[in-house]
Amino acid sequence: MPHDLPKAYDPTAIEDHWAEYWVRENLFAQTAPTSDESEDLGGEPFTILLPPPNVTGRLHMGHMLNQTEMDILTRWRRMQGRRALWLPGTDHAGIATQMMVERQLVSEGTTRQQLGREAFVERVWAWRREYGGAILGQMKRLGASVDWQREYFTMDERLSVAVREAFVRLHEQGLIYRGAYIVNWCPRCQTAISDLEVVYDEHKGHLWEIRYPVIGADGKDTGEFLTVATTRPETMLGDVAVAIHPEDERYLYLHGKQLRLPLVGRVIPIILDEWVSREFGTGAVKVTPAHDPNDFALGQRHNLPSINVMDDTAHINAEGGPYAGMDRYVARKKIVADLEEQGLLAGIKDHTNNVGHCDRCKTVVEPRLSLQWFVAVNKKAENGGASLAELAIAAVKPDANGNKAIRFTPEMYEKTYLSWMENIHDWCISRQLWWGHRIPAWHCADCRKVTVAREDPAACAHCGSGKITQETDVLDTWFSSGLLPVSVFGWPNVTAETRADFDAFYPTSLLVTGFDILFFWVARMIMLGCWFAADVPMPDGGPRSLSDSVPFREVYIHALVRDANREKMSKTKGNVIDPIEIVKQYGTDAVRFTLASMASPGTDIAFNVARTEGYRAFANKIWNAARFLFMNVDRAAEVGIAVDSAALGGMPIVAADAPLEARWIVAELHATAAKVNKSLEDYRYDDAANTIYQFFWGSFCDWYLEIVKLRLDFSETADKAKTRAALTTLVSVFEAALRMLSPFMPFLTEEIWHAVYDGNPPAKSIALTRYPQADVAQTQSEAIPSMELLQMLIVEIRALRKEIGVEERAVVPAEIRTDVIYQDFFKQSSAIVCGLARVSEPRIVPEISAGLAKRHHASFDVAVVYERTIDVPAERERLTKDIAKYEKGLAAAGRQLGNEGFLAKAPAHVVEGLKRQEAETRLLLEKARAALDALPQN
RNA sequence: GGGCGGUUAGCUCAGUUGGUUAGAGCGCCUGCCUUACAAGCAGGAUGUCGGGGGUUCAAGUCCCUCACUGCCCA
Repeated sequence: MPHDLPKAYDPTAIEDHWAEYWVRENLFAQTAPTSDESEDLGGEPFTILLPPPNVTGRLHMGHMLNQTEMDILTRWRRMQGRRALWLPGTDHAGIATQMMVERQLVSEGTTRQQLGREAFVERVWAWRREYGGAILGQMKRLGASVDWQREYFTMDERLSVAVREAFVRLHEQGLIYRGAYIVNWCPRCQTAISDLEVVYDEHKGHLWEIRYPVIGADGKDTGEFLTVATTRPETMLGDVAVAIHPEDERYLYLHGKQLRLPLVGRVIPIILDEWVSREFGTGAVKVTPAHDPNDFALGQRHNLPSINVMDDTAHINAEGGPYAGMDRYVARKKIVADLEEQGLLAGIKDHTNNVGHCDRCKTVVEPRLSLQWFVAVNKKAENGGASLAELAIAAVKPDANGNKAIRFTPEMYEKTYLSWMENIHDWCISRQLWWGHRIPAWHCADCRKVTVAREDPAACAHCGSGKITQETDVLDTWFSSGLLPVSVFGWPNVTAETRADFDAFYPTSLLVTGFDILFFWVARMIMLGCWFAADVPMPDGGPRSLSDSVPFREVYIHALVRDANREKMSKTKGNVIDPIEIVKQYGTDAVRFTLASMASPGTDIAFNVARTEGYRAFANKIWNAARFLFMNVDRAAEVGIAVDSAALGGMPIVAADAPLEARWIVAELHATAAKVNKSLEDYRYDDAANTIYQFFWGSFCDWYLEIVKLRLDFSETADKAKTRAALTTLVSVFEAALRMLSPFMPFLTEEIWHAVYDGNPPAKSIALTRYPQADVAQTQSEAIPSMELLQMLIVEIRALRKEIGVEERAVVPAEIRTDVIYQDFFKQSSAIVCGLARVSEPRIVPEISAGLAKRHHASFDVAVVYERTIDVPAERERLTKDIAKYEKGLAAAGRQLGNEGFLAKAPAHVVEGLKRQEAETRLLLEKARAALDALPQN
């Protein structure tokens, strides 16, 4: 690869190429170890499953954050030598996909009903083949280091086998049942939806108060009324009782009497129930078990019938008499009008209530009594073991020793998860859709019983009749995606011959996802994973404990990506940031780095392109550092100096007699590697990213490169060995730093890394090299404090120059007064001081000459020799400020040091540190006061 | 109504088990096209850590309380 890089970094010029290369070369494919690979790669495999995006979806910022976090960890673990496997795939998304295709049909003037079930499902498959891969294509473009050979789709044949097995097994175990239950019904989608798919919205509505006539013992109206309050008057057609609180003095005398349901005429009882809130409305509540979940529970407690008054499109049915055929809201209007006409409307009050909407299509959900399939999550296993929910709780709750089979980060989500799981209701798994896994149950027309089977049956298992028809409902999408952690590794087909994947990769190491699907998906995977994996023996044939049955060992919950003003992104607000657009503008690496640097656990990310702009500049900085390197490598080659290639690929070390900057940058590299590795262990992407940023820009470019320029002497008279050593350290530190940055900026580092090796890289990709690991001894090098001292000297000189108006380019002498112990050090470092502070001659003096502007430091005083006069007022202001600062510090220190409690109880190092600082401050204060006094008066 | 967070520089956020005089990036001000980089270099300014009370030798950090704000559940 040529060393002549363009002057500015242009991500668009390289990213497509590498994205394609990584996929084409199959670099991230991963297999289970074979038996002869007894010595596995470094330690446990690192397995991570992509939370399957909806097959209809397009990539949004949330995905990009999610994938960036997964990719950083996967690349990092891979580079640590772990057998890393990241599995991608998509979810068939029953309702969303069906809606998508139905919309297509509408535009063609047809409907799924006209097409018929089989043809419709084929249409969905065709749609999926054509458009379904969009989001994974975007993922490829972003360079996600996944194993594309293992891509899954929840409707794939092999995953469908798992779904069927899971259903049949749970049914055999008595944990799946079919029952009449009140469910959330979407009248538009024409299907039941789960509690989680209902979103509640504040809605300004009314509270209607309706008089129900009281009937006396003789069966005639007594002329009294019981007034009920309701937000949904149309449901009164299905009322079967009115409930009051058992201690409500206002109404108790009516208990035992009956009421005549207005408009309908049905005679209904008055019941007592503590659930009734006396404060709400009139304190009397109508009971409609078929159309309200609370009423349904009430109906069950009091053995009341349920009267369904609406059809599946939310129109009033025959039960509604004169209102039959009306839409629910038309009926509401008419009913209110009719009540008013009959004088039975006692009042209308404004009322704000929470109305449930279908998550997919935003239609108001209608609670509806219907026959559905459920998983009995709280039912004990047949053998007396734990229920699904109990298992899922045990997997997360700390045991007696404080160990957890699954650990949440941030930890607070553990509580959220547990409180939800402890109150979980049976899971409605049937959906009245055509797209999805059709429930493997057959209804018999003769004996009316149900046959559930792994293979399609020809006859009823109960009476042998051939008149059986398959259940038309399909399963909730989450039922199949909940099985993914086991099914992607071959379950239920885990035999001696086929179990290598399962043995190697289950349980997965980590799940990275957003809190919004904590209950949707995380909870379901834990329930199903723990349940089914428990039956799979361990590789050694022994039983599997709960901690080896869990679908993942860790869960990292990431935050929400908001816009720059912390507003939630939404289509209606129009503030949605398309990650692909930003990527095109700034490059994938810059966007990834933005997300990583802000991904502090538990904190939402306010995505600001100003940050991304900053990280594009960072990429450009590294790009130009590479140009500088290559320029020098090429110049060196011309005079026969070559980098020692054996120094590349590992962690650089330097000889004890190497120049200060070499010892220092190597020590910094080790310290940075230590910090970055630790931060990533703790999911501190922000710390890791900022640490690397600081190293690359703050240490490597700002200081090391500037100093190393002084060493790269290619002249005839130069000491070639020294030049070569300097060049080798330069290149080897840079190469190691590239590897350290690679998980965060895979494209840029890949490009430059290949250039470093000039077309002869030791691996196909930087992603397949080793991640920098620190040597603790190196991080404790004395070069670090020495360099810090030198940096302070240089910064003070630069500041002085600025202050007294020395021209940028001018080279001037400087006077340095310092303690004897530092004198040799400053003398040895004079070349660095001269180069970086534009000093012609650093003079070590016993006392700074009078009349020079000077700066004070605890370890030295420094002055610049220049004919310009001091800006007296400015200098006075600065010194006065300094003095105030020192006095404040001394006062604070004095308070503590004068406190006997502090001296007695604080740890020695704190007391010592404070004393030392106090002494330093006192010295600086004295110097500053003296300098102020020495200023000419005016 | 119940639960869980948050409030630190103009903006976005760090600040690990309490410990020396609170940090970063961006933005801002000043001066520089110093042949790696103006997507840059150098220097600089900026905070009663939401209010109040308490515990402690010591509080941004722990406890109580109030205010504002966000999210989840009902």
